[in-house]
Amino acid sequence: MMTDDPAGLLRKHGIPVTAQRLAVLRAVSARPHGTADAIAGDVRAEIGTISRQAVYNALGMLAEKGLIRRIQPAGSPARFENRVGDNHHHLICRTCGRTVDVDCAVGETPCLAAADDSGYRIDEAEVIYWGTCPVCLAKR
Amino acid sequence: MMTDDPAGLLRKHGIPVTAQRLAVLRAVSARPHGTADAIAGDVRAEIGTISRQAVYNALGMLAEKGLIRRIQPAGSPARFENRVGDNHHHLICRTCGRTVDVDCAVGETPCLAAADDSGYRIDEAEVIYWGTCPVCLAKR
DNA sequence: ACATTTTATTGACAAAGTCCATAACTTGAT
DNA sequence: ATCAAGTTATGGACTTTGTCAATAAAATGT
Repeated sequence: MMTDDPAGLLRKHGIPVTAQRLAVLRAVSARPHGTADAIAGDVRAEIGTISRQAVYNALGMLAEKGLIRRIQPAGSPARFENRVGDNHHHLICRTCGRTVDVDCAVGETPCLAAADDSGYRIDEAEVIYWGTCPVCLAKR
Repeated sequence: MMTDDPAGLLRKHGIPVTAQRLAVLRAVSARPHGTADAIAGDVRAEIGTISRQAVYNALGMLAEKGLIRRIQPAGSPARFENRVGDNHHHLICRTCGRTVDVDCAVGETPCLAAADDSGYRIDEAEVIYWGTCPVCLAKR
């Protein structure tokens, strides 16, 4: 069958399956760009209770294994999304924090080549566009 | 004369001149990419004492008026620099946090044009290159 | 089903920043 | 210079976001 199999997905990445991790993974998928706190809320609505630490553990583990991605915009707690592996970026409203995905403007691996790498070994280029969202624009 | 005139610079931007703001501005210039805490330390070494709130106020005001720039890398407190207006980016070591400037790879205003702006009015494109610095590379 | 290893829970703790009331200072007008 | 009005700094409490550490519980392989 073709239903997504979250448990198998975890096992495939060598992550032991727990109810908490499954619920966190599902919550991140259902609410892209959610904060740890929001995700904890969603998880509690689904499985009743989960400790804050378990949420952080699960998010950290999933991010480390590449199943989800952590983004940490200025002035905001960390956010998480399940869209990974396609090098997309984010567009964030300075007023309300609304966050949307943006495909890369420059091409496949856009800015991954810095003009001068100063001897660093670069593994990721993170791009955040800051601005004002349509809703907040209309409110002015 | 051509000595930089910080007080005049502040007045030019409509910012009342205070000893705290001058010292903060000087500290940011002297120590690019410093955290609020480090800047507070530098300022105390120079003028004896300053409250945490005054440091945050000054940094916020200076950033708002465009005299300094605030950058907020994931997993690090906010950092400040006085190099503004040239759309440069940052290269940060995942291991030790060392931060260096990088000129934009793509040109003048590089990624400022997102592929799809989703109705947002974009005012800044922030690019952070993540990697490992030469020092940390050598230590492995 | 069992032993071992990993994970979850709970509560204390830490870092970074904000809020608020009072005191001090800046500025512009006298 | 001086003074009033508005702004800024100070000090302390507080909030948010996240981590640490010890114990309890659950997952995995045999």
